[in-house]
Amino acid sequence: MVTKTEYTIQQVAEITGLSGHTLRYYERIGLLSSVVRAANGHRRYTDDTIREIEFLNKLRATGMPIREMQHYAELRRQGQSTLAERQAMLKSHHAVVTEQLRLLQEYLKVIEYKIALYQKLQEEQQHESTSVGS
Amino acid sequence: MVTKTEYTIQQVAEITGLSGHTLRYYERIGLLSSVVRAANGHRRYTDDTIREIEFLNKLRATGMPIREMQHYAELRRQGQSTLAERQAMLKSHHAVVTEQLRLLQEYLKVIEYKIALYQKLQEEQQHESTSVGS
DNA sequence: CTACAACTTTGAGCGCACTCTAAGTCAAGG
DNA sequence: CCTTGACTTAGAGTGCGCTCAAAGTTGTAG
Repeated sequence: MVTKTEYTIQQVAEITGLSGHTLRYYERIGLLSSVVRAANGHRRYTDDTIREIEFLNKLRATGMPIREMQHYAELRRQGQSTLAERQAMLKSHHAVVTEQLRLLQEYLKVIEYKIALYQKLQEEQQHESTSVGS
Repeated sequence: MVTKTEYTIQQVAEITGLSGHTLRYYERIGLLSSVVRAANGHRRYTDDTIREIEFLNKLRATGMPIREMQHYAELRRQGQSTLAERQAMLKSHHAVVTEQLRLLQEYLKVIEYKIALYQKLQEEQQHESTSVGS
C-alpha cells in the first residue's frame, strides 16, 4: 500500500518559511499548480509541491520578479514542450544573478575600504587626544 | 583663485544614475547634507556630494534599507565623535552582505543544476522522437 | 450541545522606495 | 513683452510583494 505523505498549510509554512497567507497568495496568482484538497476543502500539500515551493523560494531570493515566476509556472503547466523555453529563462536569470554577484563583491570591497578608513581615522583621533593629554 | 566645480541636479542625475526626483527625495529625508543653493534657489552639487551619493548608491545596491541609511547620514552629520558607531554599522552591514552573497552563490548552483537537468530532459526527448521517427 | 481551533474565501490594507503632478519662480532668447 | 525650459515646493500616486481582516465552514474535545 502506498501512503503519500501529505502536509497541512501550517506544516508547509513551517517547512518552507513562507506564511500560510503567502502560500495561498502564491496559489491564487498561479505560482503553485495542483494543490489538492481534503474532503473538508482544506489544502493538502505533497512532497512534490514542497520541492516546487523551495525552488520558487530560491528564484525569489535571487531576485526574480513574481511576474517572471508566474510565466515560468505557466510554462511548467504546459508540459515538456516548454522545456527549452524554461531552460532559456533560467539561463537568462543565471546571467542576471551572476552580474548581481559581481557587483555585490565590488561594493563589498568599497565597504571594506571604508571600514579600514574609519579605523585609521579613529586611531589618529586616539593619538591626538593622547598627545594632548600628556 | 580657487574655482569649485559645481553641478546642476540634471548633471548629478546623469552622473549618479539617480533621477532628479530621487535626488530631491534623498535630500528631503535627510540622506544628503548640505546641498547649497544658487542665487535663484537651484541646487548646486559639489564633487564631495557626488561622492557621498555614489557611496549611498552602493549601500542601497547591497540592500541597506533607507531607514538605516538615514541613521548613517545622521551620524555623519554629528561629526567624528560617531566614527566608531558608523564603523560598527558598516561592519554589521558587511556581515549581512557577505551572508547574502553566500546564499546567492548557493542558489546559483541550484539553478545551474536545473539548467543541466533541463538539458538532459531535452536530449532524451530528442532521442525518443528520433527513434519513433525511424 | 457548545466552544474552540484550524481552516476557507474575497477583498482591503500596508510598507517600501520611489515617481509623478500641480502650481509657481526665474533667466535667457526672440 | 512673451515664451520656453529648467528649476522649485508640497503632497499625491504607483508598483511590488506580501499581509491582514471579515465572515463563514468544519472537525474535535469537553
